[in-house]
Amino acid sequence: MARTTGSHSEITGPRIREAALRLFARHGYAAVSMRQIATEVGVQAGALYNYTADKQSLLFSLMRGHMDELLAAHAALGQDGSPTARLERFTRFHISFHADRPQAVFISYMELRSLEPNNFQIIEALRRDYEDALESILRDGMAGGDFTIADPKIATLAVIAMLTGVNTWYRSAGRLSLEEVEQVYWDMVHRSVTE
Amino acid sequence: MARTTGSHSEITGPRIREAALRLFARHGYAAVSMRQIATEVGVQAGALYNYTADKQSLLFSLMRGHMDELLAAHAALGQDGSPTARLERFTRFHISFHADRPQAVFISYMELRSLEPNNFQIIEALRRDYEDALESILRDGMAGGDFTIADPKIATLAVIAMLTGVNTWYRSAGRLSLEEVEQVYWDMVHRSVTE
DNA sequence: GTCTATAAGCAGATAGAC
DNA sequence: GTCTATCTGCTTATAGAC
Repeated sequence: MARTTGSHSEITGPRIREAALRLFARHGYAAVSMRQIATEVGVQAGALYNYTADKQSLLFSLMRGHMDELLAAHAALGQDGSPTARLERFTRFHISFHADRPQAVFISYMELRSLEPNNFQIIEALRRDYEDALESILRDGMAGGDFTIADPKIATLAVIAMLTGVNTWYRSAGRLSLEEVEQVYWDMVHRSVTE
Repeated sequence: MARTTGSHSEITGPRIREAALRLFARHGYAAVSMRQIATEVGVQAGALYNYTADKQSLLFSLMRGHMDELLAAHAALGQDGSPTARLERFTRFHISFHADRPQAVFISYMELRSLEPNNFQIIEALRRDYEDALESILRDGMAGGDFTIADPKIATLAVIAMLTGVNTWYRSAGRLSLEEVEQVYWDMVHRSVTE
């Protein structure tokens, strides 16, 4: 296996995506060159263009893939139960899903400004879909008397910001297990929307 | 005043900082060139180096200045009153201080990874000082029975993440005044740390 | 599908004239 | 203090050989 040229399409594509994800998350999209990605993968820079039209498409594809996964996984949670049960499920899901893929999360929050306008709008719309799902839970809870919320739009953004913040400090080898982290945050979220 | 060369040291320095702040916030540190900053200011690129040793120093100076201002303004709040009063003061201060300088806030959160290791450690230490101030309030409130908090370290990070999130959507021309936003968040923060 | 070579241009930073 | 000119090296992306 010492050959340095030939056909590897089945593994090179995913390896490019993994390398780009890692490097973009660590150094930022603008700070990473196609040559760096190629070096990480073990090919020459020109070979990358067999898998992506250009650097921008590579970024967009990573972000799009992440948002699609997020929405699909969230949809699989279902809508059963009381607003309180649904909010707890959302809280625990958000924390664990985001903790599982810190690099994709980081890119999807930090590199919005690196997207061309068309691509930006697509990602923004997906992000809004996710926020709307939480807002629906909060509104249902308000209507049924489960929650007391002054402004459901703000509460939605406040809860998501609080939960996403876990990614800035959580490490699986840290003081608390993910289950404990979920419990602490669920307590705080629950109290913040009830009297 | 049609001259295009000469001495302008008293105004050029601040103008460079303002242009860099604006451009770094909008496009990111790595995506902005010294030539772009110079064009924005109305000088040639070489002239920038009369005011900054290099691009990295310019970024660090902006972030350092922001953190120093933040800590000085927070110190001026004082430590009077009950933990609840102090937490309310912190909440309102954090929101209004950050709403007043969205570009510096954005840079200080997004460009940490663009700092060289030495500079990163300095900014990180200042950020930790600020977090510690909030954690002290929470711990005092726990000790006195004002607050019920499972994990004060996590609660500190959760509250700061929630409050800083305001900057991602707040616009002074928006639906709510800053005072109303502060009130909504104070309600949520207060409830999240009390039973 | 990957390679090498290259096009065309921009990057950070400096030197020396004024 | 600002200018112009320049050094050196890197950038994205493409062309054509294998």
